Amino acid sequence: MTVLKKSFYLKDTLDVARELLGCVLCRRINDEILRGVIVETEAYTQDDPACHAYKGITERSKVMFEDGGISYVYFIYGMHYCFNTVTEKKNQGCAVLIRALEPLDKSLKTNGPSRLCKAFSITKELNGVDITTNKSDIWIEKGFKPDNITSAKRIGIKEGADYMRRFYIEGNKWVSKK
DNA sequence: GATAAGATGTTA
DNA sequence: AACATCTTATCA
Repeated sequence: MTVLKKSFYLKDTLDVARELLGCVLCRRINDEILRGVIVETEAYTQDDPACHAYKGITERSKVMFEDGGISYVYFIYGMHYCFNTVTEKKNQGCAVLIRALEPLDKSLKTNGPSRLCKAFSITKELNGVDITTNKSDIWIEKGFKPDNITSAKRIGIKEGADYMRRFYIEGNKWVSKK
């Protein structure tokens, strides 16, 4: 399988969010590799009030201002991690939240942004790592191109709630909500 | 230094 | 519908 190159991420965030559907998230744990097909994403751009980078560079959001092609992992609600891919060029402050996977190899619970992090052991340790090489402990490979992508309102936010920036594969049973 | 709220998931 | 439970951002 082909690892998605840096150039894949240096594009419009909404396009990356759509194109990530059908791609395969890979996570190395010791010598084992877990895989899951991305079936649900959300796009966050710097000009979006719901985006962590909306108010500029902070200790948490700083990795979003790096060049695309790295991970952004944050901790929320005192117990949950969420995994994002940074997009666009340096200083753009954009990212795509991975909300759900369809697990391969194993029967894992990966329908939801925090459940997939738990299932794949994604923690703060993976914040800011290069995801464009399979020498890292996490990366994304090219998958198939879904022909039935739907857009909808994002979940769990207040500001910018009306933006249609959630994308998922219509009918896939691993998508987080109905 | 203190405090309020949060891109959630589980349990009741 | 409540709760678990802690980081980040904001304000003093």
